[in-house]
Amino acid sequence: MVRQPSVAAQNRPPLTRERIIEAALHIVDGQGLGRLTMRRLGDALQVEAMAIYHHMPRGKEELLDGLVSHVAVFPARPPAGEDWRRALREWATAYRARLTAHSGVLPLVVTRRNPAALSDTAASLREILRRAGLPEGAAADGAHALLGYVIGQTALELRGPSPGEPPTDWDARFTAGLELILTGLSSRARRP
Amino acid sequence: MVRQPSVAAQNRPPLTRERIIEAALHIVDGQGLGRLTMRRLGDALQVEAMAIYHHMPRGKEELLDGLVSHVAVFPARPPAGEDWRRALREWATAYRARLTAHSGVLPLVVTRRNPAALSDTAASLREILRRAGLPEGAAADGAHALLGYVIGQTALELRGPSPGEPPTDWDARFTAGLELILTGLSSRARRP
DNA sequence: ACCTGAACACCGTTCAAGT
DNA sequence: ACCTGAACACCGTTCAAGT
Repeated sequence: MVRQPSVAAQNRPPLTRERIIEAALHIVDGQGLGRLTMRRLGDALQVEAMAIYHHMPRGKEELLDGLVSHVAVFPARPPAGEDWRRALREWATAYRARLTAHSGVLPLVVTRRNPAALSDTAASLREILRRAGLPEGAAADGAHALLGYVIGQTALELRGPSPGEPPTDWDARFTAGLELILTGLSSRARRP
Repeated sequence: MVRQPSVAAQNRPPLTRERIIEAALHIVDGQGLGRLTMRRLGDALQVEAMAIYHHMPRGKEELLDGLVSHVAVFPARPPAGEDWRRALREWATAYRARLTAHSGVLPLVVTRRNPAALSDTAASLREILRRAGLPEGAAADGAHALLGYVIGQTALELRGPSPGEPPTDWDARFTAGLELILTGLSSRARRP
C-alpha cells in the first residue's frame, strides 16, 4: 500500500480562527466550560490539539478571549425616534438572552481581563444616553450601570434557584430592576 | 535512631475546615485563583494534599463553595433610624470593598451554582426595602437589582481599564450607578 | 480517626520532525 | 506553511496502607 497521509487533510476544510472558536463555543454550550480542553477541541476539529497553536499562539488564553469577544460584543442599536428608553429595554432584553444562551461563557465575560470586548458595547449605550440629553460623564456612568446590571443580574439568575424560597419569575425581576435604572436615568435626562 | 514520625504531626494545629478555607483564601489573594491547587494547599498547611479530602469529601468543588460562602455572605445592617438609603449605600460600599479585596474569588461568586451563599445577603436587603414601604414583590426585586448591580459593576471594574479610554474614576462611577437605582427605589417607596 | 504515598487518568504546552 | 507525535511538568482524585 502506498502511504497517502495527506488524504484526510485534503478532504477537510482548512483550520481557521473562526472555525476554532465556533467549535469551542459548541463544546461549551453543549458540555460546559469545564469540558473545553485543547485535546477535545482538536478532536472536534479532526485535528491534533497542537495544530490549534498555529492559529492561536497564546494557546488557551487566546481561545478563551476569543469566546468572550464572540459572545459579549453586542452594541445597542440607536432608537429610530425619540424613545431612548425603548431602545435600551430592547438591548437589555436581547443581551440577557444572548448571555443566557451561552451561559458557559458568562464566567469568562465577567472574569477575563479583556476590556476591549465590552468597550464597544458600553460606547453604544453611552451614545444613546448622550443623545437623550445626559451630560457626558453621566452618560458614561449610566452606560456602565446598565452593563453591570445586566451582566450581574443574569449571573445571579444562572446561579440557580435558592432552595428555601418560592420559585422566582426572573423575567419579571429582570424587567423590574431595569426599570429602576431607567427611572433614575430619566430624572437626569433633558427629555425625560 | 528511633523513628518518631508523629512528632511533626503533634507539633502542628489540627486540620479543620476553617483552617483549610483560610489557607486557600490566602493563596487566592496572594497568587490568584489559577494557582490554587490541592497540592499547593496541602503544602501551605504542611500536610499531604490527600488529607484535605478527609475534611472535604467533595474535594475541590467543596473547597471552592467554601470560599464563596466565606467571602460573599455579607448581610446589610438595618438603618438605625429612617434613613434606609444611607443603610443601603453603606452596605453597597462595604460589599464592593470586600469583593475587591478578594478579587480572585469574584469569578466563583458570580459563577458557582451555590445560591444559598447569596440568599442571606439578599434577604437582608429585602427586609430594609420592605420596611421602607415597598410592597413585598418590589422589595425582593429591588434587593436583587442592588445585589446584581454591585456584583456586576465590581466585576466590570476588576476587568481592568480599556486601553483607548481615559482612566476611569471607578469610585465615582460606582456611586453614580448606585444612586440611579436608589432614585428608582425612592419613587416606589412609601416614605420617599 | 486521621493522614500518607503511590498510582491513574487526565491537563496545557514545548519541541523536533514530517509533508 | 501547516500539522503531527512524543515528551514534560503538572493536575484532581482513588485506594490501600500506615499510625
